[in-house]
Amino acid sequence: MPSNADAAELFRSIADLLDLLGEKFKPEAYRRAARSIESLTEDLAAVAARHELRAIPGVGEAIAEKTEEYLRTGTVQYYERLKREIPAGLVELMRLPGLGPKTARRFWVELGIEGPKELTDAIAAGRLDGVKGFGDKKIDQIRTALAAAKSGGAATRRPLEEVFPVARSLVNALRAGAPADRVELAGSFRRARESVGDLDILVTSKEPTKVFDVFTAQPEVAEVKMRGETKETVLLKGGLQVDLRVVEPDEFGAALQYFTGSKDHNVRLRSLARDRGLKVNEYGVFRGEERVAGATEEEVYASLGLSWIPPELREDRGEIDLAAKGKVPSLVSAGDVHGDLHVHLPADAGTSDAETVVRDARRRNYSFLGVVVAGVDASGTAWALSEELRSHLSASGGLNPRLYFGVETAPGPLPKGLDAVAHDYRILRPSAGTVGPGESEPPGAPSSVPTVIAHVGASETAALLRWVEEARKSSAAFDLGPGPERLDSTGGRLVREAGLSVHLATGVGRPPDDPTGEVALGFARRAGMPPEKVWNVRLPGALSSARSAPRKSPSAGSSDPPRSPSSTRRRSA
DNA sequence: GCCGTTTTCGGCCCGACTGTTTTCAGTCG
Repeated sequence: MPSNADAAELFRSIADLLDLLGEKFKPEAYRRAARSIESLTEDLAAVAARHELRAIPGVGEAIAEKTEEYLRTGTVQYYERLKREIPAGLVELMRLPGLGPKTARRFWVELGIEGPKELTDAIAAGRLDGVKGFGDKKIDQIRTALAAAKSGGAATRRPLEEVFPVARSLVNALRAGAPADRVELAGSFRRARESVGDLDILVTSKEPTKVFDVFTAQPEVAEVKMRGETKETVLLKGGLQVDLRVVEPDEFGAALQYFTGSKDHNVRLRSLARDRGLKVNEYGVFRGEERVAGATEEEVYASLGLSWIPPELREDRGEIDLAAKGKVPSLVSAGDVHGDLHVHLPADAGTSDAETVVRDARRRNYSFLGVVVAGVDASGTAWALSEELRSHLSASGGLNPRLYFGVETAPGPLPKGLDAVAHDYRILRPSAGTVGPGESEPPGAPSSVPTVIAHVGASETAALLRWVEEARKSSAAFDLGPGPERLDSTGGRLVREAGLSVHLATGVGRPPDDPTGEVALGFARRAGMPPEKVWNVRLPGALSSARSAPRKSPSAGSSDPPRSPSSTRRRSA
């Protein structure tokens, strides 16, 4: 059964071929459908089975039919026909930087060139010399692009956490060293997309040239690709592209909105503006010649009758309708995070020692910390770690943050002897990473112990769905944050739609430039998570209100975390 | 090809930049 990603790729391929045919609007229609399908929180086949394909934004009659054909037969005749009609090499030519569908098509129609190899030969043979539209510079540019493509330097999207450090460093450098009033990141970085293709930095300044000079002098910058009056594009040493734009202060909000995107969100916004006799561009919102908004994003949205929309939600998934009704959900924010329930210490699998973790937790003003021990034979380790951390706390001015203990365990009942230690909460860990049909059953999660389901990625929707079903029974939360072993925002969205909670990775105890916490928070916001569904904000009920009620072993009393005198007892059923 | 609490037809973002141009086409974001 083809995955959603397979279907999205198919429609993107169709779009590329239609581009080469010179189609004007169809390619974008197919790409929009592809984006939409990719961001679904369930399998396309399930949607198709309910006959609801056309409810997917951007999917109409024609694309719904092709989707059904694809699900049924594994291919689409329309696509097969296009492939027969258009040489595959043309798509490669079209993707070369500086070339597009028009030029690729001209090579094919006018010169019989069907791919990179033939184009390279044609240039070497001087066949492009004197052809209208191809001067020396253009030919040089194409030659360079062909060579670069051959050596495999294709630009790829990178994980958000990977670009975070360099993004922050560039912004800090501009804020410190350039004659700029405001410096902000826009684009998919600001929307906290899981991957970013490039960075967009927006600056207000009266001296663009000086800003560009400071920027270009940064050690990370390898090459200036382009510099105009208001815009500079550079490549960093790792190959990441960064666009820097300078705008006027009273245009800043409009520009920030515009360059934050997403494309689909902006398209929807502009059509809304058109309906109201307004025009939106990166300089402001206009009624005729008159500018009615532009200095701030709030004013841009307000001029269109909308409340401000958090960047992480700007994907045209219904957020504009919500903003029109003033019902944009309030999202968890940095100030809401008061703790972390998934901390490993070095004696276990952690990298930061107890002292560092405690210091960082206090710096962050955390009120609770959960230390986790992995493995089934870790009873002794758990005791040792709990004592270590507790002694650090008491030696450094009291028992704040409050401590909790957890055991990271494979699916199934807790091993004997550990129930005493793990009476507060536990982290479940599927041994094979995911549980799929035919594999071991999802865990019989305990009913009264707060459980975080960790080390489950979102790549297998079907497996995640089984975990969600299991989590429902016990109101467990899912670990969310960067990396393949946590849920990303799409998984988070699925969890939110199921009415369940998440636990955010915070990176507490990690070095100051570690992006884990910010990225996890971004993903959670992107998933539409309100603070009340995030366990880092407030402990789940069983921990916060029934901590003094031992469930299994009264002998564990001596290892209980410090109790608040005011905590109330709650007996679990 | 998709879409519509003003439309089932006629729209679909639009400006910066480059290169090849003498006023513009193509690409990019």
